[in-house]
Amino acid sequence: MGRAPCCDKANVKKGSWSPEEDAKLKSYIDQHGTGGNWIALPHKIGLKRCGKSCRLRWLNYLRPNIRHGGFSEEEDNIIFRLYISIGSRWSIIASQLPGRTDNDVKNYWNTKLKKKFFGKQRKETSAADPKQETLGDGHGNRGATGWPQQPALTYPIDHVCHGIRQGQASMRNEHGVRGDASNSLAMPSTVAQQQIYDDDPFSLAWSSLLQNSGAQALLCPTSFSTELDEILGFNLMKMEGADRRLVDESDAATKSENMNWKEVSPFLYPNMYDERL
DNA sequence: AACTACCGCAACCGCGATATG
DNA sequence: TCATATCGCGGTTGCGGTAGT
Repeated sequence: MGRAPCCDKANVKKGSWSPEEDAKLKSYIDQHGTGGNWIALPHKIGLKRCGKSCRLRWLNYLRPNIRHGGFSEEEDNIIFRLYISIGSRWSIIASQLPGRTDNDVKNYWNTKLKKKFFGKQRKETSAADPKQETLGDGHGNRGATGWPQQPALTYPIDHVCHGIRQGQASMRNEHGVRGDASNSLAMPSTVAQQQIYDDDPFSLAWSSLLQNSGAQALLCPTSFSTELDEILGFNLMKMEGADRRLVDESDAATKSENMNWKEVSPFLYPNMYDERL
């Protein structure tokens, strides 16, 4: 037997939200909160919307202090590093960016950051090497085979993996309980981050890479567009599979959608944790 | 000017995790 | 302990706007 639908789909409005619907929802939540039950909420306020839809609208658009667009270089950097470290855990990544939603970060990554870091290279690639064209899926993505070696990434991967191990060890030691974004620690200052870059060859390399419009040349010697996962042959999930101990002993890393800064920072600034070996 | 392709974003969908009775 | 309800997440889709032809 299949799962029961969360709402009566035949009697629910779909598609874009009208200003009136937004006003109703916002006004009600401002006055009463969500009441801890999104499913019941639309009925209470007379909205012909699914509870899930209301929740999404609130979280991604109506909630106070939401910022749309205008991602800074620093935010790009954080997103990039976290993506490499933990993969597409958008809620975790977004939790480190005040005012950003997971949906925003996800869209931003898919539409802009990927291109920024790896370029829109399909045409260039096929021009450079027509054979490469046959390896993709038609959307600029690579198949599993035929990916050239990425010597420039060897150190960063090792470094990040090490950072994750350290981070998870730290989680295991300090965060036996589920994380909570509301307890997130303050982000390091820009000055502190710069200090990290200054001291760490890995950070320096990435810092310059991120600022370098020719980054794709470094990452992709043959200028071929791809998903990060495919480039690295790596993401946290896969890594966890390779070393189950890490997962078993630090469930927080796999379950928590609200990792705090202390938990995430090892992924962003691994060298800070090297000292604690 | 008309058509097409592409892009960015908002919203939807399905499923696993968690809470509750 | 189990069944059910709800939450929250990541992936995907669809629409409107814009650029290119």
